[in-house]
Amino acid sequence: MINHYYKNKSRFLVAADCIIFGFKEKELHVLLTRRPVEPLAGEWSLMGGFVAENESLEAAAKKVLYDYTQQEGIYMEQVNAYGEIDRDTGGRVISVAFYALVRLEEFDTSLAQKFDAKWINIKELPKLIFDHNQMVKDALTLLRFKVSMEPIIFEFFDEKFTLPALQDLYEAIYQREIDKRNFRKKLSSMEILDKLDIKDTLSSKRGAFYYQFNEEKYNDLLERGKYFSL
Amino acid sequence: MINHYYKNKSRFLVAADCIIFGFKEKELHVLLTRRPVEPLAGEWSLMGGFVAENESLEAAAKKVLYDYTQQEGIYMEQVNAYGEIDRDTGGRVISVAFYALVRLEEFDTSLAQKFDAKWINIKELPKLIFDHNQMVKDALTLLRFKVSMEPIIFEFFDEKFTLPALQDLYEAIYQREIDKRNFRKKLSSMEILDKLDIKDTLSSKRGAFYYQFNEEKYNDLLERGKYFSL
DNA sequence: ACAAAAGTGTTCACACTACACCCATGG
DNA sequence: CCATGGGTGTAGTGTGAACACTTTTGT
Repeated sequence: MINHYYKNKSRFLVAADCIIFGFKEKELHVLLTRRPVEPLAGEWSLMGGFVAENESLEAAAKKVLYDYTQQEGIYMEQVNAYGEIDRDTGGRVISVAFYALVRLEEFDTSLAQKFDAKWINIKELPKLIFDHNQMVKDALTLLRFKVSMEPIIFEFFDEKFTLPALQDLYEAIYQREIDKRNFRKKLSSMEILDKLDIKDTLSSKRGAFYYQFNEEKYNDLLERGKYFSL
Repeated sequence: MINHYYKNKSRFLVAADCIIFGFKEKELHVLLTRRPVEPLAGEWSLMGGFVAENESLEAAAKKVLYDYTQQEGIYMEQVNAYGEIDRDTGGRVISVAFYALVRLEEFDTSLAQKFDAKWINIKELPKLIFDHNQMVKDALTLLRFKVSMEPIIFEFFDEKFTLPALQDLYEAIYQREIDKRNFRKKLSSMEILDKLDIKDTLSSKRGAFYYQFNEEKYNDLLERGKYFSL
């Protein structure tokens, strides 16, 4: 016996929109594209795609990420669902936003050409279509919160990074300057980084030592009842 | 000219599920119902309903809240969207969860009868249908975070409350005991409460003074560059 | 030699924690 | 008069913020 509870109910288009963050030139950037279709073709937009029948929301977002970056295993988290009736002027679409952190060292810039996409400095965010500006705002709020609570800031880097670069990223995320000594003190007190023997000599004459995030040390921290906090 | 971008895409049933919190007998409770329809009829479930064509997600959630509590202006916030393919064993449904805080003083208990609903102590949460346990867990995490950052704890009360009751609620939310003096010190340092001349003499012989949250004082606090923090 | 960025400790203020006794009242 | 819960202050500890100089090296 089948009931009719699920029958005669409205069905909706569901989209997954991605706020793709990257770190470049000491600033936080978002990957944006010129919308290829009407309405509002040519306007700035987040990367998105419709959810398919046999796809979870996360899978749809991962697909969008893979299509535009060709990277897998990208750190991703749901921001919110957006469901105002007229949010999409092309039709009734419910959109679920995800933010993602990508490593720009690995980014294939030819992809940007292909999709008419561009890394835009978060400080110079243009007007986006629909409610995408709100999505970016919400994503940034969540990112800030998460960065302060969990060691996700390292997802922006390809394994190794220098402390000055890490601090630049931190300052870009929070849009405020912080004291170098306090920043390094906090990091070293957590004992979650490995100092490497090699230096990055590109961005300074003296050169800055590379560091790596050490997952085991991080787990040790948690086992001691301590928490990550930046 | 109309494009085909929105055509031939899958459409989904979208539900709004509500985690309705209330404070009762010194414990945090959630309003649950016995699911009236198959599959899993008779099992414990959150309150929910399908989103209609001309309804935003928030409006759908508000409707669910109104139907089950007959209260308006309830504090409500989105938790997350849940979109695993098989999360609902009755069909493909994408669900957006909202948590809400209701005043149990005003709650009409006859409604509970009508909907086969019950206030369940959060410490004795039964197995719920689908991913509803996860939703409650996520809602509780978000609630704890929000309570510590914004003055929403007062939404549990009908205007006035005593400090012992407020502390009981706080301890129920965080499931840990805290020091009476420190709790009161923190509250009084924010200067956002008005002490009334009347006492609640029901729960103790001596009686505890009633207090009220004062919105203007709270705004003054913000203007001074300070923040609410519990 | 000098410019430019890397690296390094200490002090102070404030916030959080722990802790014990008196008060008011109903029964 | 006594049992029950309401109400109050202080000292110690830890965390976050402010702050200046030396080192290295490429040009």
